[in-house]
Amino acid sequence: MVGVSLRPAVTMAQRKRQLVSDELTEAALQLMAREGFDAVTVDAIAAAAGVSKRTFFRYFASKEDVVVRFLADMGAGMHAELAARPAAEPPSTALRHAVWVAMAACADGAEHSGRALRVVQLILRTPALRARFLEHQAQWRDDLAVETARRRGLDPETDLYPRLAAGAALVAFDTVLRRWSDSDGAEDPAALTDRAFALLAPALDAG
Amino acid sequence: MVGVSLRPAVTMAQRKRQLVSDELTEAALQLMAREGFDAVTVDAIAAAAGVSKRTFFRYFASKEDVVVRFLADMGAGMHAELAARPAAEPPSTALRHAVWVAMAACADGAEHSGRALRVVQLILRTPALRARFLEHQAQWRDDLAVETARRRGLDPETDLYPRLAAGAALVAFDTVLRRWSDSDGAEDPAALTDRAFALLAPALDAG
DNA sequence: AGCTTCTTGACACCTGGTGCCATCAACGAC
DNA sequence: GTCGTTGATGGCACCAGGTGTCAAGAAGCT
Repeated sequence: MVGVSLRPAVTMAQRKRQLVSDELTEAALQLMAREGFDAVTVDAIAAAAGVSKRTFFRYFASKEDVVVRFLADMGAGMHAELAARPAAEPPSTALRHAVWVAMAACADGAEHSGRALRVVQLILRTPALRARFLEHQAQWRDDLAVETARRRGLDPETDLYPRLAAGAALVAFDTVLRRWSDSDGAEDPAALTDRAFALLAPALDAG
Repeated sequence: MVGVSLRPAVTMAQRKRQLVSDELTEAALQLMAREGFDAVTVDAIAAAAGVSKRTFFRYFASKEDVVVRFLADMGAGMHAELAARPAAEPPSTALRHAVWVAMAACADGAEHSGRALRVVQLILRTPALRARFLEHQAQWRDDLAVETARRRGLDPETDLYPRLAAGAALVAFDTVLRRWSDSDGAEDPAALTDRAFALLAPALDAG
């Protein structure tokens, strides 16, 4: 065994923090998968993780948050991918790649654990969680809209195109995600995404 | 004045029920417009309407409900309009008319009172209300999707088109509504709706 | 008048969520 | 090794949304 560094990059407290966060998440997902989101109280989650209710809320802003955290990065990933696509690329292609970043995050996580699939199904089937998910989507849409406007040199305040294009892309994402969830992961996300964007392309690339 | 019928179509209790509901709604909107959604407690609304908190929850399922009720009919209206459009009409036209039913409900209410506009602005600017609004939209999307599938003779379980088309129509609705709200009702909803559907038509009518 | 039905207010209760404070372990300086 | 600081924790009181229950009262019917 090699020795640990004298001045560890991550301190003891930071590692413990990560540990507690993981245990809380694990406990929450396990309980919710078994009894449903509403039937599981925060007290029960905290107890299962061996901490107090008060501590739970120091890690997660709400009971929904512990589930919806999984989606946090997807928005940033999509936005970054869109910004990185070549400017000459047609909008339908650029947006398809952006959406695929988010879908791939789900599909990859599902490959080796099925965890992502279960989380997505939990979200889509629980009204409170679906509402949070839709709020995230609305935010992503704003972000994709400003980026699309920038790419096309349009003014998002006067042109309808940026918001419509971003919205259409997220409708594709939502539709594909739902199909993937309803089929228990059987359908191929990549193929579904391609089909969805093929249908939307005439509008995205017009003008 | 003509006499009232001996066996009134609406009983005393029913009229009082409507009265209490109206007073609750009025009190809620007035307080929320002044102090914001979160700052107004259900107790305060009930007190302003002269009833108890318990009674409030006998009329509305939640604090959000008292505001979002305004949107309840729009979904049914859109669905009915879509079902009533001639079968030969291109999808973009049929969906545009369906969406216009919902937009018109907002625009008309705004003409003579400005009430609809204020409610829409309150909804779009309050996260909790916007989430509920998005949930309604998700439901409308399901309804429009099955109706679109029926019109085109498609299977909503295998074809992506119905859900994508319905989603695109609602993206148009959402975009127009937001523009209308952000401009304080200055922009013409009808013109915006036409522009939005003109952009989406190439995808909606393809194939 | 007497009976039924609907509505209401009051009360207790559960749960999500926050502010506050005392406590204890980890870390650094001497 | 000791001391002070920092950060995480737990417990507690508290607020607000929401529900079950029950007794009381008004409206309507016979």
